[in-house]
Amino acid sequence: MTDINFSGPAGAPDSKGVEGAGAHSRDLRWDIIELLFFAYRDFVGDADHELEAFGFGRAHHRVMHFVHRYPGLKVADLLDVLRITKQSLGRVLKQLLDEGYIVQKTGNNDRRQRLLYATAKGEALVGKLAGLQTDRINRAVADIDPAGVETVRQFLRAMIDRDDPDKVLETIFGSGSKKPRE
Amino acid sequence: MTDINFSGPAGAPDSKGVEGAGAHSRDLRWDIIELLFFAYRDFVGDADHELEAFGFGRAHHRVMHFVHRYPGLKVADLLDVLRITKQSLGRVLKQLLDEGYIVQKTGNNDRRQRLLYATAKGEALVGKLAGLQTDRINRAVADIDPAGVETVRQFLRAMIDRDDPDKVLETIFGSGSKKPRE
DNA sequence: AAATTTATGTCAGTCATGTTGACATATCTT
DNA sequence: AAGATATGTCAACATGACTGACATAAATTT
Repeated sequence: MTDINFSGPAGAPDSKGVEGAGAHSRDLRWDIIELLFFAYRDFVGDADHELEAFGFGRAHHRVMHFVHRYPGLKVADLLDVLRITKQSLGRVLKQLLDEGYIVQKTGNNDRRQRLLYATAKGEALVGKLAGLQTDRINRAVADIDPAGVETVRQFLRAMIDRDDPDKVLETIFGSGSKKPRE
Repeated sequence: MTDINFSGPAGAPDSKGVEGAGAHSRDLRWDIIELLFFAYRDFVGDADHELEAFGFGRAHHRVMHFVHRYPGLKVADLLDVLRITKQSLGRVLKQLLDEGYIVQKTGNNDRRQRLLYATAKGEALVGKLAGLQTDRINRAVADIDPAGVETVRQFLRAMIDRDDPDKVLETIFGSGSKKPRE
């Protein structure tokens, strides 16, 4: 008969969790873990809602995003970035090609390669989605000064694995350092 | 010998995209959009890897996390937080109950309710996963001073929708203000 | 030139996790 | 007693992952 209807037990989240903890509490960062969950949920939710109107899903968005941002991306590079199998990519890529959001061009150095480019139609879609997400980001940084925004960028960059970077990550972090320590 | 055509076209990402853009460029925040994608991918990747050993997926992790953090959570509240259907929750919750990671207790005010609690076994799992993610967060904030970390928290909080908050979000943001502005 | 490797595409089947719709049961509210 | 609410469950389906096998064209190696 524990009454507890939610209000009592946990209550307000603490920055460095301790709970009834005995030995190995280690100051887990529950608050940031949770904030990341909610922030990302709502962040991708912006795009998800709009994508429905096009009959597309998140997978299509991710492909469109990276093809737009890195024109001439090879299929193999895209597989590395998205970390999915070619069979999985194949389905969404085929749809995007068929419906004219992306075009392929044969590589000139290596004619086996299919370099990917967004069409005007594709640019429009990806721009619209980025606009929604940009609105949210702008709202979020409205009360943060430029140095603070740079701190946020630094945090996000430092959250990313840097061992075994794909081509896109090499571009984001100047391709010099592959060391996981900073 | 992949001779990387990749380098030419897009080149380094810019903080405020302009591209060949004509009219409506609006300073989209491509850089932060992309950093969020990679940061979250690697962040959840930590847990994903560990979960495989238990035969669980992300869905199980999310349930365990919130049940642990908010002991006595009602099934209905959990559905609100996760934003999934009861049928979808039912499957993973049943597994977690059957395998002894979570227990249910009948509400004493309302005996229809099933209040959820993590068992010691459940605490151990969720703590292990939070440990992995905490390690990543600690690495990420190692070069950021306390004020900067607070800025990161502020950013993440401000990224979250505050209209229509569920019970958990009401707890996170003191339940007073439902205004989307802070 | 022939053999092998690489880049890409595709068929077939499976799994995890989400969905809708319908319905059952216990319990609380009116 | 009747209705609403909290939960659970059955069945069917969609999306987006997965593995494994195989096909083709083009580059590379022998």
